[in-house]
Amino acid sequence: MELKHQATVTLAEVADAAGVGESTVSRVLRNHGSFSGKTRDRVMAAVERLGYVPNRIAGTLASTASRLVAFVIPSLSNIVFPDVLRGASAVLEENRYQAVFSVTDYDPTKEEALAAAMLAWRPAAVMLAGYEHTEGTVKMLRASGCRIVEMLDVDGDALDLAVGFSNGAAGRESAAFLLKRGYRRMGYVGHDLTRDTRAGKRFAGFCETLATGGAPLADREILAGASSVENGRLGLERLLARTPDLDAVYFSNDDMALGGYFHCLARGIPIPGQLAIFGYNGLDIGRATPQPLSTIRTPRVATGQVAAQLVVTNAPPQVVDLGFELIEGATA
Amino acid sequence: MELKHQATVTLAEVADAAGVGESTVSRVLRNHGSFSGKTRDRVMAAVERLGYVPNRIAGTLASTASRLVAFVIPSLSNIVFPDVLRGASAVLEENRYQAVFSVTDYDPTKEEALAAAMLAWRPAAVMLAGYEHTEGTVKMLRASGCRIVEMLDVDGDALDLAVGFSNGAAGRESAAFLLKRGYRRMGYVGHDLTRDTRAGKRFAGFCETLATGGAPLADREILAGASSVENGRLGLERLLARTPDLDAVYFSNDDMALGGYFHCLARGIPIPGQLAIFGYNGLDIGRATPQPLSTIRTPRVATGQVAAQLVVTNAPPQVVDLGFELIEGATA
DNA sequence: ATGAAAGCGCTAACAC
DNA sequence: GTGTTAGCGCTTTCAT
Repeated sequence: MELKHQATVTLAEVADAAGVGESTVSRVLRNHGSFSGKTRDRVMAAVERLGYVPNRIAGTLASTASRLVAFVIPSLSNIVFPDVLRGASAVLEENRYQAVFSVTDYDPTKEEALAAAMLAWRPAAVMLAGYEHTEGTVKMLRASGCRIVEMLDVDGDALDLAVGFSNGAAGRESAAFLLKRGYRRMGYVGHDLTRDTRAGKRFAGFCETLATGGAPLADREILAGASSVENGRLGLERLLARTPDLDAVYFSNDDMALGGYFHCLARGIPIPGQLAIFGYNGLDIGRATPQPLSTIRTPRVATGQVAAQLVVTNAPPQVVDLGFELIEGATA
Repeated sequence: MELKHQATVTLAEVADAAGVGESTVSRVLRNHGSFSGKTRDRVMAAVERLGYVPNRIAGTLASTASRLVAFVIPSLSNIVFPDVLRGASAVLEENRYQAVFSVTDYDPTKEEALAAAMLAWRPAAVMLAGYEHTEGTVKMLRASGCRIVEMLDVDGDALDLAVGFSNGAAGRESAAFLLKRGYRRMGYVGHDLTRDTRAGKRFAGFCETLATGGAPLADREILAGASSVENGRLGLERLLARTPDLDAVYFSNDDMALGGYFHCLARGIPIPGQLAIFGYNGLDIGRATPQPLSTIRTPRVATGQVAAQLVVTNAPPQVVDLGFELIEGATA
């Protein structure tokens, strides 16, 4: 059986081959409108025979109804975002939407440029992380008329849709937990907070509750660059060198916390006897370490799922707080 | 200043506002063809004033030259694929290409369906993992006329372009290293190999060299489902319960190996004195553990970068072997 | 240097 | 139930 390996087959050719009109082919293919069973069979046979693949570029242009969903995310190194994409793409695929993405490296200016590039594809929705966008981004997004979903945070004013959880509350709850456990001299190890504003909100919440509880933060070590296990390890080493008598350390996320945990293992520092460790994210790996990591588990995959669901159902503007779960673990 | 918040501005409206023809606006915007500086200024002013965002759907249809690149990847949970995407998206963004993706869950049938859906967007290229595709996928891809890039493996017959490294060689080299270190009674802990065929190739290469070296694989534990730290831990526990006298264990990847490592830490099994551990991938976390993980580092980000580069430069069909690097570490 | 006009491949009225 | 036709918003000859 020969296939056309060259020029692409068009709907018009299928129509000719099936001996029907173009719109009939279109109806059959989209299973929309009415047509007889016999016609459908003739069309499908022609489609099969010619190896026809519909052109959604043309279809989208003609219908002015896009099924592209644009993700403008800060990073792909931090597992948080692949998790969100994973949740979203499952829902989108089921609904015949297509995911498009680009990566901002936590740079709001780059976010603006990439959002602009995305809008040129006339997506049904633009999915972003958090609320901190440039004025230009906001203006552009608003003017575009497409749905906007701000993910992974609910502490702010949503442009349209928002799905996630409160980072401030996560920080406060972490602090409350450590206070309740009796820790009084606490430190913080984090990564670049000016870029990762959600980590900044957690830190602010953490400090706030600590201060209220009468045990203000004793010391902090903030490393330049992205979060990583190595940076967590290095950060804890530096922090302890400066302030050796800390009894607990809060990390900007689980990657960082694991680094701290490894540092303690390597140095023989008893956990949590001498030093408690608390993270954020609830990564699976934290459950398999010799001592399960004390942390807060965030619904990352669910955030993506719900975000996608809201878009495909064209839900009214709203903020969905998915909450989070504190995992006691064994390191605090 | 008022902006049009409603109907989208078209190129024709910009042309009117600037008092020039549509084609002139098009030339200016794409900086292609000739036009006077004065005309350019007039056009740009109109673009600015109206808040015009070009419609790439229409542009792509008109030019029949797509700048979409489609990724059909097995998973987003396994950090390998986000890494590849990260490398690729950086290069694509620089070249004004747009990345589109969908996730197959390691299912070739789903891969076929998703590839078909992708082709409907008329991408410039389709990027896949490995060589194992259904007949239908291959036929469809070939007929599409777009570039095809098979990533993360070079052991097979490339459809068009291929970028990666040899999984078979990685398995063999791992075995050779362990043999050279003097281990003679080795086991394997892996995840579902029928789905992750690249892991299967590593395992096959590993066994081959072990047999040749006169120390055939002593035992294996293969877990259903995806790789994970928890599965690695569980797998090693089971393996040792059955065959306690192993002196080294090869894992299907670093996630699994870390699970094994944690198991040993928890049980107080001396590493590598009593048991050596060897992984695959060279994840950053493996360098921050109390003992650096012995593993093979793979160029995942580079794979994405090179794959994208080949596509944007429209390189001739070829296979690019990026190689890998054995990391001695301290666990073997 | 610039404009007019003919598509790109499809969808969506609107007739029949 | 089915065909005809007019766009969707651009790019691209081809004149001028």
